[in-house]
Parts: sequence; structure tokens; C-alpha cells
Amino acid sequence: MKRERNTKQRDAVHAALESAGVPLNPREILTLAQKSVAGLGIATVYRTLKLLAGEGLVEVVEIPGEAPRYELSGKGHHHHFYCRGCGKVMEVHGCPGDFSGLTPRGCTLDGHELVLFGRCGACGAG
Amino acid sequence: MKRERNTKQRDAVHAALESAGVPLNPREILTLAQKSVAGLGIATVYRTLKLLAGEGLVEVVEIPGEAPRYELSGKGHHHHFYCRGCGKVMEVHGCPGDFSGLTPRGCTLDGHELVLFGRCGACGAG
DNA sequence: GTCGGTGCAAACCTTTTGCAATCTA
DNA sequence: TAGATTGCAAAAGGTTTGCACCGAC
Repeated sequence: MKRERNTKQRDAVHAALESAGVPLNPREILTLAQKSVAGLGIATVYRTLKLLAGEGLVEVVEIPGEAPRYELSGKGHHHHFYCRGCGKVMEVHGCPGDFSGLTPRGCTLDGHELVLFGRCGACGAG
Repeated sequence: MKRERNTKQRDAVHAALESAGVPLNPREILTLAQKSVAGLGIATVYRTLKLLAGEGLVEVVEIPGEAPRYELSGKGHHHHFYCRGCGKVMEVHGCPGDFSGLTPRGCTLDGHELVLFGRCGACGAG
């Protein structure tokens, strides 16, 4: 059996996500985490994210047309709003819920992903 | 002004999407289209897809964790069901519709993307 | 001391771009 | 003929992997 070890790199990645509060991409995570672990490499960020995702501590947020972002899990079921103006991602609490009526015949539904698009207040309706 | 020209390459890409009926990724489109245009290059597929998307003839289908796929537009508003077993993508007709209640305060909603996950009949409930 | 984790660099993959040749209108 | 389009190859991201060294337990 393979036990995992606690390292400052892993803490730094986790802490970066925690302090940000919004989904970050690996590059942003690297920048943030390097403030506590100077020599941190991007490869370690990817490895750590994959590891944390495997543990269920981190979730992947996919915005169509964007690189994957990562956020801490444990926030309960939620979705995201993507601002086409500034690219900012916000959490959307609540969920329309039951999509079973849309499921194709013969298929079993076990999850869904919803992303809202628009413009945030700062970017205006333009 | 820049007028577009009709080329066999463009026809081949469009025909490939038409014959498939389901969203395809660029590689699959290349393979299909090469049956009618032998020397077709992947770069042309990408350029053509972008061009067709700009014209509104093609739409991008993003499945979290998967490479982008493309499908012909003009099917009206719909979403997709992704089978975790075989990776097949099916169309989902109908839409829960109004997500304006979920939109963050101060934000303007102008679109959404919904993907359902599960297993198709052939892949069982496993 | 062991063996998992890390950093660096190279490898990979997908997508984009530069450029000369080609083809449509 | 003009200029958009193409194919090839190189470039440009983003992500993964090999390997020797480092560090947690």
C-alpha cells in the first residue's frame, strides 16, 4: 500500500485554493503557491491537483472554451457563472435540480454540469 | 471586405459533420473528410471549423474532461448526454429553461451550457 | 534508511500560425 | 489576375513523464 506524505508543496496548493475562494487554473495556483514555497514547479502543481482530486478534496471546473480550473470541494452542489467580459468565474448556488425528464431513453442519469454565461456588473450589459 | 469561397475541403468538413449526426472532434472530422479529400490537413480542419462556427453553421460542444467536439447547428436549442461508459454523446431535446433565478446579483445572463452524465442503455447501470 | 515527492527538462498533444503554392471567382 | 485557401512544418500553449536528488516518516 502506498501512503501519502504531507509536504509543504501540497499544503501550499491547498492553501492557494482555499484563499482564492474561486476556481483557479494551474498557472494561477502556481503563482499563489510560490509565495509560500519558492521553488515550486508547475509539474508539482499538476501532480498535486490530480492527487487532491483523487482524494476528493479538489474538483475540476470546466468552462467551455477555457482551460480547466480547480476549486476546493466540500461546498456542496453548485454551478458557475462565467463573465464573458472579464473571464471571472462566480459560484452559483442552487440548482434547478431534476433533469431526469431530459435523459435519453434507456439511459441512467448520474450527474450534470451547468455553466451560465453573461456579464458581471462590472463589465456591464454591453 | 473578405468574401468566402466554396472549396471541396470546406464541403468535406461540413459533409462529415452532417453524415455523423453526433458531435465529432477534429481528429474524427479529419478522418471522415479525408475520404472525400485525400490530402486534407488537420490545420485546414481547424481553420474550417472556426470559420463555420463564425458563420453560425457549426457549434462547439464542450464535455468537461473531453476535447471539444463540433456539430452542425440549426438543430435548435438543445444539450447533450455523455455516457461515462462508452464516451458517446447524445442529443438532449428540451431544456429546463429559465436559469435567471440563479444568476448572481448584478450580472446579466445571456446563455448557458448543460451536460448530463450517466450511462447509456448499452453500457448498463454499472 | 526507505520510498514517495519534487524540480527540471524533455516529451506529448492539441491547436495555431507563417509561408509559398494553389485554386476560386 | 487578385486574393482567399491550402498543406506542410514550425510554433505555441497546456499537461505529462523520466530521472536523479531530496525529504517525510
